[in-house]
This record gives sequence, structure tokens and C-alpha cells, in this order.
Amino acid sequence: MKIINKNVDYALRSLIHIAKENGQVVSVSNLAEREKISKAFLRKILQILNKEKIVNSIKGKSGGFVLAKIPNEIFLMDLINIFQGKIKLLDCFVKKNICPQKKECILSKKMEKIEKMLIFEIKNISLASLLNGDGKDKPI
Amino acid sequence: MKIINKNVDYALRSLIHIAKENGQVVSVSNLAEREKISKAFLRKILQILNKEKIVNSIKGKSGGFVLAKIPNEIFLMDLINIFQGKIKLLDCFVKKNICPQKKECILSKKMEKIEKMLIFEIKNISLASLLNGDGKDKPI
DNA sequence: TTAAATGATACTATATTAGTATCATTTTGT
DNA sequence: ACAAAATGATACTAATATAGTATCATTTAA
Repeated sequence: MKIINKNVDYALRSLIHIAKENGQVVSVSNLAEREKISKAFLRKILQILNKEKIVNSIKGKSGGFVLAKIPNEIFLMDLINIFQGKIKLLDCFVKKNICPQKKECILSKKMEKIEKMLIFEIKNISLASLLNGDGKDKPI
Repeated sequence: MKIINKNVDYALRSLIHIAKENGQVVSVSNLAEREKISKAFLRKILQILNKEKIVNSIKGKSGGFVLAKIPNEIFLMDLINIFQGKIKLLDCFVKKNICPQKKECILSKKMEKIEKMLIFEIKNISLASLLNGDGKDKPI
């Protein structure tokens, strides 16, 4: 059971790559070749990142992508939200209320707590912190 | 993006239901009817829980299932492991080492930390704590 | 003016999850 | 004795999500 899928994986690698170019335009061809990822697949991912304003695109020959934000304003959480949808530990429990004998479902309460904690932690992982290696994330 | 699937959902409901019967044998027919879940699907789930020694089965007419452990020795984590496999935030990052310029992949380190925390929290959610509503789990 | 890039979008393939069905065996209740 | 009601094992189908490919249109620098 993996939590993070390939879209997010590749998106993250791409962003790391682009960030390291320090503002220079990076094309999908370039990225694909250097990261050894299918070009067609990467294109789709970068197009989405563009729509979501994580990167900006430069059209035409010698075009490509640059970051649309500084690295410490790009979070792993954003990528997960974009490519996998909002994290929910469970769909059903809260709605279906599996412990109906209680005023409030105990499980759902516990889950909410854990969910919040998980989201809080992931939310703090910025691209910057992955780049510079100081392990520091943007304070809240 | 949901983290917990239907097998785990239904397994948990079934266990809660069985636990409340206080040692009385509960058949799948009974469970299915009362929880409004497909009988065939539930059967498969209970068979797995039996193999995994979470419940014991009583064969033959008026047979069914009882808990094989006391409720505070049954954890949500067990169910997730059984039905969804071990939780991993990522498969790929650690192996593929997406930041090869570093001695150790920063992302993978961060992920490991979060993963451990998540597992720690989930590990402590016992069936007992969902039943009695005191919110207390078995201490470690 | 053409080659190399992205934009939009439709399509296919694979894997996972969800759900159904069936035959065999066990065992209680009549 | 034996039929009914249960589980055991297992194979199968359906639906959904993930992964990956392909194509035509548009843009723009060389």
C-alpha cells in the first residue's frame, strides 16, 4: 500500500530539477532524458503543474518551464492534492457513522486527529527543504 | 484519495459487531443483514480474518464467528496490514533516491519520519477503544 | 519558414479494488 | 438419518484508479 503515486513522484523530481536550473527554462525533452522518464507522460504532468500555477510555461521553440513560485512556497502537499486529491484517511466512516450508538463516532474522531497530524506534517515539506538539505521548512 | 479501503472498513464494522455480542457466535448472514453489506463480500472478509486469527470460525449449522483475541489486542493497524499491505508513504523515493547528489536522500528521511509517526498513531487504535468510548488504547 | 516547443485532449493498457458465484465440507436441529 | 445452514476454498467478473501513449493545433525562436 503506497500513499504517493507516480504523478507526484515525477512532479517532484521535475520540480527539483527545474529549481536547480535557477530560472533557466527547462524543456520536457531535456527533463525526460535526464530523469529517464517517458516524455509523453512528463508532458502531461508539467501541463498540469502549469495549469495549477506551480510552474510557468514558455511556448515555442526553445520554450519549456520555469518555477512559478519560489521553492519554499511549493509543498509536497500541493502536489498530493493536485494529483491524488485531498488526503482522507477514510471516506466512509464519518458519513456512515459506524458507531451509531454513540453521539459521536469515536473512530471518526480519532481518525480526524491523525489525519490532521499527518496533513500538518506533510504540509511543511517544501521543495526548498528538499533542495538545500538543511531540513528546515517554512515556518507556519 | 482515501487511505483506508472497504475491506478494512467492513472488517472493522464486523469486529465491532461481533465484539458487542460478548462471545456469542455471529454468522455472516446475520452480520450482512444487520450491517447492510453484501453477504458474499463479507464472507470473504471474515474468512481472511479467520485465517489471520483475528476471529475463530465455528463450522456447521448455527456456526459463525467469534473474536479470537480480546478487543484491546486487535488493532486497526492489523487490519490495514492484512487487507492493504504495509503502509509506505512511498515506494520509489527511497529506492530510486531522487536526490542522488546528497549522501542521503532528504526526502526519504523526512518521509520515514512521517511514516513512523503515522504508523505509531494508527498502531494504537484498538478495537477496545472503539467499543468502550473511553478513548484509551492499550499502552505500549 | 521550419523545427522544436507547449496546449488540449482523447485514447489504451495495467493494476487495484470491489464484488459475485460455486462446489465442497462440516455440523446442528428435527 | 438427513436436510438446512453454516464455513472453506477458490475462481471469476466488474468497476475504478493509475499509468502511459498519441495526435493535432498553436506558438515562437533560430
